[in-house]
Amino acid sequence: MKESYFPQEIEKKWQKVWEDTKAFKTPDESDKPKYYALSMFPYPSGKLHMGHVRNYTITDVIARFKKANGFNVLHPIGWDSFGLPAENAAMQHNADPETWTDENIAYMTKQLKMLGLSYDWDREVTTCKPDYYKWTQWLFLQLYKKGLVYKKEAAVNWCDKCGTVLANEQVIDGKCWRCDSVVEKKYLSQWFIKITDYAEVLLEDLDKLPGWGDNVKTMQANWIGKSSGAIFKFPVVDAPNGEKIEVPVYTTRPDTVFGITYLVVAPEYKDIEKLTTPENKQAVEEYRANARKMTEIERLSTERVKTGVPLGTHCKNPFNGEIFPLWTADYALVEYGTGAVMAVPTHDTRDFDFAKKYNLPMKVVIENPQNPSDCSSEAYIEPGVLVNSGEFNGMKNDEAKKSITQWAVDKGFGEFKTQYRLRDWLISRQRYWGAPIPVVYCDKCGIQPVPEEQLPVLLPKDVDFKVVGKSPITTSKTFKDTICPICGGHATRETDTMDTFVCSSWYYLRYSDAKNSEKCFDRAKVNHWLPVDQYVGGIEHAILHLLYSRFFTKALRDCGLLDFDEPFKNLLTQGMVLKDGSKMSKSKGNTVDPDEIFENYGADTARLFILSDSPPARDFDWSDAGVEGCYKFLNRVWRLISSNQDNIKLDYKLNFPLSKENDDLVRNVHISIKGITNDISNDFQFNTVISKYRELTNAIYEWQAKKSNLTDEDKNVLSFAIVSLIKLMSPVAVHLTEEAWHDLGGVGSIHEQPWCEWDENLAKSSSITLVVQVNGKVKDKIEVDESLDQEEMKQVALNSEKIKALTEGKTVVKVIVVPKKLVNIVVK
RNA sequence: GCUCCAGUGGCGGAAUCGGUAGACGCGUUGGACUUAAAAUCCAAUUGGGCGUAUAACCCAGUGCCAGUUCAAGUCUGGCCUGGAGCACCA
Repeated sequence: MKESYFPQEIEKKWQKVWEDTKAFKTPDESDKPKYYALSMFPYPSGKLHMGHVRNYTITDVIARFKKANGFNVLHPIGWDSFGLPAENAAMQHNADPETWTDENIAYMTKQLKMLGLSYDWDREVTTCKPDYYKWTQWLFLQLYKKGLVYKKEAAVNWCDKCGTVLANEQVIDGKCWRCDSVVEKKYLSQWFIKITDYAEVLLEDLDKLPGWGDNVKTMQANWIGKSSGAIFKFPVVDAPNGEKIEVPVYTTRPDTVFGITYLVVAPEYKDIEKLTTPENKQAVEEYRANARKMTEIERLSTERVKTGVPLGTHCKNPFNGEIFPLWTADYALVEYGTGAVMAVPTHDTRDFDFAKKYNLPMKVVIENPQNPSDCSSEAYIEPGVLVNSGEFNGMKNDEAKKSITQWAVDKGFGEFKTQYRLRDWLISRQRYWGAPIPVVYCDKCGIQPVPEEQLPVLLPKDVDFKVVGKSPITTSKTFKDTICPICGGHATRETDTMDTFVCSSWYYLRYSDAKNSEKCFDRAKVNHWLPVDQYVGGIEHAILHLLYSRFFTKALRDCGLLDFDEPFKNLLTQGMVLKDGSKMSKSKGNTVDPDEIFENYGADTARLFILSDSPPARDFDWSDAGVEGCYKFLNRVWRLISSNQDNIKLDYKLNFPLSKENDDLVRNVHISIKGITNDISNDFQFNTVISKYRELTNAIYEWQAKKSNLTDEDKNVLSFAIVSLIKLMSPVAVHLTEEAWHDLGGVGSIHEQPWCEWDENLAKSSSITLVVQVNGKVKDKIEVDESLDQEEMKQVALNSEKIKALTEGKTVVKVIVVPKKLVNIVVK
């Protein structure tokens, strides 16, 4: 072993050995229990960034720890490689998106290998390759057969810069999730996946996921947005032409129906024209035209004053016979509930604002105990007792919700209704670089799915990427025309491709059987490996990817393809990597290039540092000094091993009893093993794991400083300590420990060694510090033998000189003894 | 506005159950080694009483205010600040 630590040299050497020997290949068959550790797979953007380094290092350490603890570990990697950046690069450099993607994958693969990650490269998947997207298309067809895919004309989110529609989940604050452009509304016929069929079970099953953080679960629950209420139908009394129309309304406040003073329909409400009188027609038309023009941003602004216009018609309240006017206003949303709202200004803040502005009447129906008579200053939305509500007077409002709805059900104009905020998933994209939607349009037979045996529908090569205003795929001369699978006549192919989130919604399944060319995956294999035991990735996917994947798993279970219904048993959402307190970004110029770190310090330093400073779930502030510190520490460990090489034997034997100093070091090692094992097992607290590496290293150095000549016992103890340290550090400093293991004469790889075990009796110090408190404040600390019983501890404490001085002349009221820890003396 | 998370030295953070607050590191300061530097090693480092070395002691202290308890960073209630998510969702 060399005297100095040359990480670049040893890292290259071992990376080659691991690659040549396929050291991390995972067999499907094994006597060991399975463990599936997974990182969210990267988009091949060109280069790894520090967020990747953090993500993959965390998962890699988990995978290695589980492997050392006797599991058959699946730890795969792949590429989420469809998407717009490849197409943009193609446009700018006139390159083929595939070539651009392949080059990026090659470069990033090299970087991943330089990080020393323990992937089974034989299971690599790449979503843009036909051997993968064939199965994305096949799964689309299975969902189609199951009735979970449909096409409809709808108002959709349109990003002009990306030239494509977006799913609801991909609109953040009214802007595109990718490019931040303002999203517009367009009316288009598009493909949707019926995720709303699964709204209830996606919500309910969050309870089946104790291994997920509450933050992610509440975000998903909010997104699904379940509410319970009722639908009531209100008959229109004066519709033009004497038509008999009813307006159904969804409400979560059936208890306030006696307080309705007007009714609002959305500007886009389908029957709005039938509800408008000729006198009001012009004003209503103008209002609707205005609403259409407004951008998402304007519409969402909370500062906006509510506006609306009356339709001129009226409804009858079937609960009390009152007549009230109909209005249209854009605070009613056409896509939620029935698109119509019953307005109770006294008990809803929005209705209150609107009624104030337009001088509409108000009627109190729930009494505010603080202020029974007043309703003029603000809406009362707290619980209370019903008034002015006929036979329901005196009822508590939460009971009244049920009774009033039931009354309406009995009379035939109401029903109990559960409503969700979640919308169906729009998967059409007017882009080239995605999986083609496997559907054709026959002149005679209409929409026809492509037969499974014709898959994959390949992306055409003869396209013009510089085309503006339409998808490049439409410029192909060979793609569009085809024949109908039913009648054999002329048909045209769907030119939309699928949202890349479809590809990433099932990749974790494919790893179980990545090279299968006959099937999407083998049933036995997928059910063996899944669900993923530990999933690690960024919080930014809390809704998008994680919700879609949960849906896919449930839908495929219902298609009979899977035996489980949740894909990810445990989820770790890692924090962001920051520099100087803000997110690393090219525009801020505060990025750190992983290549430079590998070159200057080596991958082991990068791995150690990225885990050392913060717990995985928290944001991590990158500091150059911190990297330096980790590098110094690895040098310190290296020196400890290399300077002792002649004293260390792998077949050391400890003969008890040991001398006091040796006993202390042995205990220290056991304490470290226990602590490190527990810290990894409990929520992967790698920052404290690394503290403990340092503590143990310091303890060995301190022990050594007291020794001039080593006896046989000393050498055995030192060997035990150093070999344990190497094993404990092996999941993190993967190259250094491999080199050390090899140079000490170890057989095989350190990464094949079982994890260290500890002895509970030795994993504690030989004496304990008895803390003595007076009235709860620490006044003395006494080293005592741990065998003392409670009475003896009490006596030791009371006999302490310090305590005697403090308690003199006072009455001891009470003495509390915490075994092996503490005595608290309460005095007056 | 609603929901969730967080708040501990100069900084990152530590503290299974309520039981020694500040582990470990970064930074800073001083020292050793060296012609010098780097590297390495040693020491100090929450604030105040405290002013000169040393030793000791005392007081305060985990965002703020209350409470429970022999004992609160940890539990309860109310607030403040920051971050994230949702948002005219009836």
